[in-house]
Amino acid sequence: MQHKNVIEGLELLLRNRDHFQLRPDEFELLRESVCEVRELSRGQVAVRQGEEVQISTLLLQGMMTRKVDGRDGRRHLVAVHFPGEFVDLHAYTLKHLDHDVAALTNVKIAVFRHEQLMKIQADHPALTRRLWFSTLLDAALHRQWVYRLSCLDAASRVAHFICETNARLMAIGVSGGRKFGLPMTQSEIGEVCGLTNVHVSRVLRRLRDLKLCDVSRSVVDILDLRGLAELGQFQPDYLYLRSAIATASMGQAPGRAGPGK
Amino acid sequence: MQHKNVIEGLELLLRNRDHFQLRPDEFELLRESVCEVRELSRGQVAVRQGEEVQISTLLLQGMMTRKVDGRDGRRHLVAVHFPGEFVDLHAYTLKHLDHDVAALTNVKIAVFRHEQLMKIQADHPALTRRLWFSTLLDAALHRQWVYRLSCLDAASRVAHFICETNARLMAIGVSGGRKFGLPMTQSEIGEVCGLTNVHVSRVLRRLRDLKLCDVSRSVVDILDLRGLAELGQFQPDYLYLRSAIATASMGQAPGRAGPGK
DNA sequence: CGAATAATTGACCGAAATCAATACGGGTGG
DNA sequence: CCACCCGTATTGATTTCGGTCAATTATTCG
Repeated sequence: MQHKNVIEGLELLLRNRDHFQLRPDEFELLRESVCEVRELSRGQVAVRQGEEVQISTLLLQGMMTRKVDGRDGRRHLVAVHFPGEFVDLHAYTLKHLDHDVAALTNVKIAVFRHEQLMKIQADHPALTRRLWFSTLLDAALHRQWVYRLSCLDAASRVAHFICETNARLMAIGVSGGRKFGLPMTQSEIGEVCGLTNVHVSRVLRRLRDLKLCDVSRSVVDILDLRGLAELGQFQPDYLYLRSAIATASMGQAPGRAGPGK
Repeated sequence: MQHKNVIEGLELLLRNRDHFQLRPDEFELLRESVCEVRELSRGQVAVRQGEEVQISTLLLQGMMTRKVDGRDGRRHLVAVHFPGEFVDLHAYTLKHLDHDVAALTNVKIAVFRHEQLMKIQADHPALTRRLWFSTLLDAALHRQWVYRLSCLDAASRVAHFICETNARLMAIGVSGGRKFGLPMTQSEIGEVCGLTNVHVSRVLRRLRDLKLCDVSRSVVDILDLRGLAELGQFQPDYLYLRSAIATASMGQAPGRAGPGK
């Protein structure tokens, strides 16, 4: 049922973010504000760059991506989204987007009309702040992606991306911390990490040889989370997760601040 | 006078952004909400990564930057800010930042306490939306920086950065569209574009040889804006500027959509 | 089962990093 | 006012990482 999807998807919104999890009344208000549940199939474009939009979408099931493409055909995935994330809430204030939004898998999305969001914004400052927060989380992710491209080499970039994805999926209970499905081709991973598909293939083999992680047929199996995080220089602070989740996602025992030093 | 600085700085906030310029009453409200004007000297760090903050700062004069640094000493400038920009409004919802904020020149900043911003948010949804917009503008910039690092080669990255900076400075009346001061060393430009200082030097010489632009002793002189924008694949849409400013910043005559094609 | 898409592997190339030496320039103090 | 110095910029020689081109091999899916 559509209804059930909405509830499950909404429950994931801002999950495991201290101080920013939804209160029951806010949850209810959001649920009532959904105007439609829609399905898209893999590859379908939900919002085209530049077009005026009156709606924003929250991802309920599946994975979506946001991509920027240049005049010359080269393009880059600037974000990947998982269930419970407000994919293009940015459109609420920007009105039109500077990138495309597309489905990476078959997906279910909840649609919010901007007029509904304006009502929320007028009457519910605390909830508004949580929604604002979720867009700034995206910005923090963007910054880290900039860092990754600029400061890390190929293997580290991929390692970083895998650690990040693992941490985000842990937060919504999709990854247990070791293994998760990642329905992306090596070309798409390349478009995330600024590498060619060929080089992604080489890097993944190396990660396998190093016994750090095994990525094959759309499944990521992390063999040494600690080592992978080390290689990828991964520090999960920027995900603003509850500390238990954050430390677990680094391959450290939760409940302590990490080894002394 | 501090007072005068605040007014001048605030007048630049969201200048030349259609639908998002401040109304006079909003302007006044913001001006009253400033709790302090502070000066920082070049290199000083305003907010350190991770530290709890209760304030956000709007840049009145000078240039600031936001930097992410990795464990190994490599670091990247993830944003550069100009007068009239709300440098770390992100901290209002995030509470602590994932990066450092520092002064690139001697600067004057206006300080807003978060409790003041909460009051604004509670009572003034339209103004809140404009402020929200300004943070999403940062996110759009981030996305473009990701694209730049991933899809462009060294010369194009630098060209893109120069075009972007020129456009942003035009919007606030600091660049006439050809020439402006850019108080950054080549190492800092390198930290923006993901290049070494050595290679930045080579690229700048090439841009000079190509008669595209001349960067020396902190002054950028654009000789062929059209050509520079072409090389840098620069499309100013993501800056959400008023169309006249946007087209002018691409080296096209304002008032038309560009040459037929 | 077969076609199309995705992944792998090798040979070669090129853009930018690195290492290193030198020149410039602008501020300070003699 | 000049000389000195330190940070910045320039230029060259060499190396390296990842891209490109190309040929096979796996997978997936109709």
